[in-house]
Amino acid sequence: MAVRKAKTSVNGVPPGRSVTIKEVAAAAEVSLGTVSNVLNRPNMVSDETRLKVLEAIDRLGFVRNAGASLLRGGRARTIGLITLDVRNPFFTELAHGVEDAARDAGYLLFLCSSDEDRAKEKRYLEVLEEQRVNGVLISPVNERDNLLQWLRGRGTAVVLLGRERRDFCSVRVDDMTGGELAAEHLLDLGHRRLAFVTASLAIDQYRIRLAGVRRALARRELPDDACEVVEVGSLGTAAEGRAASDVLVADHPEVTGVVCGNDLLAFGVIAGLVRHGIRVPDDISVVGYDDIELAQQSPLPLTTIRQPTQELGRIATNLLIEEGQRAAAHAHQQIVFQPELVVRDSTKRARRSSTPRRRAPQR
Amino acid sequence: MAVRKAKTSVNGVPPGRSVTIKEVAAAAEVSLGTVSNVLNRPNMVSDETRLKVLEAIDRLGFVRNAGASLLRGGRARTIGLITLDVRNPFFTELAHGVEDAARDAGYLLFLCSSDEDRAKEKRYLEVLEEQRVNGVLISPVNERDNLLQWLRGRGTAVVLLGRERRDFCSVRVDDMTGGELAAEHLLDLGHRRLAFVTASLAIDQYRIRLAGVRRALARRELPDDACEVVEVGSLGTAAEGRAASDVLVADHPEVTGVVCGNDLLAFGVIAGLVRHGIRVPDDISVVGYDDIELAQQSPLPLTTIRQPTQELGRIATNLLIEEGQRAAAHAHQQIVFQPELVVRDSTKRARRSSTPRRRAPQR
DNA sequence: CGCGGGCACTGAAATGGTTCAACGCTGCGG
DNA sequence: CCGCAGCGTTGAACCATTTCAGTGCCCGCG
Repeated sequence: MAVRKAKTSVNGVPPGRSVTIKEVAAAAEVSLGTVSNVLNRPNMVSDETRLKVLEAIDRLGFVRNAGASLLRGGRARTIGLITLDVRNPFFTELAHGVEDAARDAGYLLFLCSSDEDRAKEKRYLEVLEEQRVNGVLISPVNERDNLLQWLRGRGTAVVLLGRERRDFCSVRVDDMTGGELAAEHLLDLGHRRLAFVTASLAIDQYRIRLAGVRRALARRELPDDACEVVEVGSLGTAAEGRAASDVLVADHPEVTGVVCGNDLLAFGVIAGLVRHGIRVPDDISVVGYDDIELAQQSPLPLTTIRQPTQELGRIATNLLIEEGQRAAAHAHQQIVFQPELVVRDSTKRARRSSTPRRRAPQR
Repeated sequence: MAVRKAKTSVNGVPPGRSVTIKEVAAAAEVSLGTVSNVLNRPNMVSDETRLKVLEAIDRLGFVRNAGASLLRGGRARTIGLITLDVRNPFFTELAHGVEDAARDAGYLLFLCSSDEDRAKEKRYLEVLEEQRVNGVLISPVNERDNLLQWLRGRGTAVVLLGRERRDFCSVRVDDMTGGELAAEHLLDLGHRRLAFVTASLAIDQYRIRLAGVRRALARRELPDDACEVVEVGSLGTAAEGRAASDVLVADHPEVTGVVCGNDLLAFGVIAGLVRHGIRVPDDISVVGYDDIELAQQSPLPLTTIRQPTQELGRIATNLLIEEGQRAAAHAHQQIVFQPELVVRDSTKRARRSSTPRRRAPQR
């Protein structure tokens, strides 16, 4: 009958156990230590021996067991990335930079998503520590958490993403300035009644962006309440932006300029406004934040605040790896990137101050 | 004296070496084996002893070394995900499903991006094998690759994403039907000259979607060249879609209906057409593929083909874990999801319903 | 009172690779 | 002819955990 020997490999190696360094040593007629040297310090071995060993490795199909190496040596060549939400394009772009830099340095990346849940975050930190990762890149749910110190106390490097803390390395973008740029742009265009659409203000990034908006208002001697705050959901998705548009239409008809906490929210807001019969940018101007790829290639190209997200991931990763290597003699760095206003088609000069917006509900 | 004990943890544990199971055993006045039992088979230990051990673990800050467990036991509780491009929202959504299912099952996820480069893919497979991952979820650059068999021959479970192969588990969406649905929708609306905008046709997904489009044409007895093929770049980004719009405008002015290989391409195409002064959907209708979140919440909501992407990731992960557990007695499954047409605002009835059908000029 | 069986616990062996002190060989200078 | 340095190689010790055959103990039964 058709009883397949499903798990016999091509070379006839039995499935359960894999080839060990010892077997390679026997096959190449050298000692254990020499094989290890070929693997780890190849130029300490004579050419002849090295070739013999490499040939044996190839022939037997030997693959080093990372767990065993880790056991003696110290740390695995892995790093963990803990994001708040994998689906957010910001983190995707970031993850891409991280993955890139990690691969170049020969590290493997654990992807984790805390979904802004402190318990999940804690669990992930524990499991990553079990794996003895070299380091952890994290956007902490709460940056004041002493879990991070615990982790570093155990010899795991830690780099903060988007948060800052004097006793840690961190890489972030100046959100205050970002918020300010966005608001200033709208004010320059003559808008006087603004709104800030944001995901949970419990998240620092959004809170600081809002503070930036207010700084721009203050600079023009406008009161804080010249800008309504619409806080929706917690993750900052397009669907939440859509919901925010309903609030804007219902409660704040006087608003003509909207700053959004991120680009997804902005797209959602625009889609929602359009469906309410409000034209963007003619009736309302909308500014996003992040400059995700689609911001540029959208039917309505988005005015937004650009941050070098991928670069940020790459730098953070290199910082992490460096911290892991230097260990003791390592000075913590706080790297701050400057954001940049990118003007596209979703913003426009205000028509006339205080022209009441007409409401033309549609479907 | 100001000598900082920089790396001494809160509990006074020295930094270099971490607490071992042996030290826990000593502190709790039990044997090694008992501690191990508390960790792995808690109900085999008396309540009294268990509490004593747990207390010691807590007090000393013990964290199990996964590498050492792996050494003796077998496989680590990790899986690898190899995507073609982390930035593509399709894979992001997929990764979210995977991460979710993996976490629920207590697995950690390695994120890898092959960027459609076979060498990178190979390197990743090797490194994942070094880590002795339980299994690998992969969108292979070339599904006929025998690297996959090599991997499984070594006892690593493998599940294919978006590709199918009889001797492997796979989870995919019926791309043929998807392409067909998209084209049929345009044909139903009276469009007679179509274009298919795609990333590299070397990638099965796109090739099959195109085949679906042609099947729809055939069903109406239209020739294959009623649909122009515009192949751009390789990843399928919005910027590439933008480039495709230039080709459409310059070389194929007769086209009124466009099917895109994915939603990003579609957004790029639309943005490009708009910039050329062509109105969507009035002059040209555009259909996307994937139904990413923004497809719905865009200024111009996109007609597209929906696939249950996150679900797909979740199912694939469960399948993988199951394969890893059953090992020998495991029947490979090919799971196929059906795509679904979602009509929104980027498509519209062709203006002149009786468009003169130019019968097949030359290619 | 003796015996068997079950339970909780013990500790040595095993896992696969790295490290390092020691060893043998060669060539060179004194 | 000896001593010595340097290179390539060796193999035992070590890493942290799991596993498993065994130990001691208690209890119930004959």
